[in-house]
Amino acid sequence: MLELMRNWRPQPSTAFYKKQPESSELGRRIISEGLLFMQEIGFEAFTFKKLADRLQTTEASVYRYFENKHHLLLYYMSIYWLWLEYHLTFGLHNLPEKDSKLDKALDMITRPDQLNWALSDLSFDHLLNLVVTEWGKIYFTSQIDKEEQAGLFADYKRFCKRLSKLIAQSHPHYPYPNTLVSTAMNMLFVQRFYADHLPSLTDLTQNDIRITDFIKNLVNGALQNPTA
Amino acid sequence: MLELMRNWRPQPSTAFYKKQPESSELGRRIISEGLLFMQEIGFEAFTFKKLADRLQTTEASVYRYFENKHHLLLYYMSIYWLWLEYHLTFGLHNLPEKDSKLDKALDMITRPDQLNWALSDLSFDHLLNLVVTEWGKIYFTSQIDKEEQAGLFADYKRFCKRLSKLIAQSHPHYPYPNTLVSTAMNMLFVQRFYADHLPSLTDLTQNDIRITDFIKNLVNGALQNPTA
DNA sequence: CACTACTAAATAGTATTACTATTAACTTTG
DNA sequence: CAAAGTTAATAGTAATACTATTTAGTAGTG
Repeated sequence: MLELMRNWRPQPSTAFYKKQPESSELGRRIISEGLLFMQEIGFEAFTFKKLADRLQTTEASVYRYFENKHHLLLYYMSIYWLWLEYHLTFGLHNLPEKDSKLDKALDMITRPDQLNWALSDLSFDHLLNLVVTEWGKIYFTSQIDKEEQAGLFADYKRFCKRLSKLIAQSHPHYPYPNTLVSTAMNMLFVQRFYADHLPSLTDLTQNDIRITDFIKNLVNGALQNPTA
Repeated sequence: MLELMRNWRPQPSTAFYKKQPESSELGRRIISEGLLFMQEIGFEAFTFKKLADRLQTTEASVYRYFENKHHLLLYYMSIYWLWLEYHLTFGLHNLPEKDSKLDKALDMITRPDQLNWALSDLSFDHLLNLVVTEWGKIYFTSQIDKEEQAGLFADYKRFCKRLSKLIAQSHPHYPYPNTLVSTAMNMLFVQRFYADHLPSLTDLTQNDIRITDFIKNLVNGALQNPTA
């Protein structure tokens, strides 16, 4: 099983790209340099022109791989979800019955730095940073309905569904498992963002491990408290 | 006091505009038509050129009033917060001691349609719709630090601070009042957005009144449950 | 080895967008 | 009514996002 994990890589669906970036040298450089660069200057300032300059290639060549920069960002998001889901699968497998799967899952999603990351050319720190910073631009666009149709949110939705099923199993009478899960997932990104940029809106600091305590208190509190 | 409420209008700070839009006919039309239009076609598609065409004026004239479309959106957000805060003040004033101020506040923020709205030229439905849809574009941009400096988030921050003080008063030992409030406020917009666009991520439907139940369960559950 | 088929990437654009500088017209007021 | 101030129109520019077309290289087949 360790062997299995060593060789696994997240494979985002073909919906995200025009041409498989793993299939050529340029494609792989677009992915790895693009991550650093987008994270560095921010999604709005990031353009394919600037990336091409940095890669010593041309704008048009980058457009061969991705329809636009938004799809590239979605591609990174997909890697994040696939990675998290993969680790969750292994983390919850063979868990001693007495342990709460939900608690273990909350541990894992709040401490992603503890997941072992072995993608030689991608930095997990940068990926997490990008996800936190650009989160809002992905899931709250006017294009959302079209993108949802194209299956660009499938990874995120599948991940959430998985967690809400854990809740439905352990607390079958709680009426809002999906709402609770998506609230918690959003919270993760928003609070990390606030810690960095609007600290007066949160009690947490950067990389504050108390976020695990906060989310467990929030989720377990909601599940134990009676609803109307 | 009723008289007082009748004449009050939200007055966003001068930080949002270059020239006071209330001061001229064109300015007022920019505000009222702009709201309808931006809500109609979405923030990305919205441009000052298109708005100018609709108003039978020119792009440059619109730029006289607002530095860019982002500031116009922030202006609308400010109106929303000012209105909500104003009503909260009156709603919590003279509340029978036995009632929980926090519960009353949660009622008010989840049922904004019950606030009485008397801005003749602005539609509250459109404003709420805009806030829900464009929320992510405002509070999660790369410009955030500069905008925070300019005081463009002051209204939102003041509103949150007000709620977290309610919590700190009633539950002085709860360690995350600010985090809990900003999580709840974000949740409001995100869940409304999901109900419209990604329904599998929520158990709520459009304008679902159960959002009040959900938030009360969430907040009260967190406050009653022990933290680490 | 030559011909074809296909892949990869470069050149050279275009349309749109966000925004500015300057000037003209109209109002107010002393 | 003339000066000062207000309002809005004209006419731009620079950057951005994206496309169409062409050239170079590579692999497979008879």
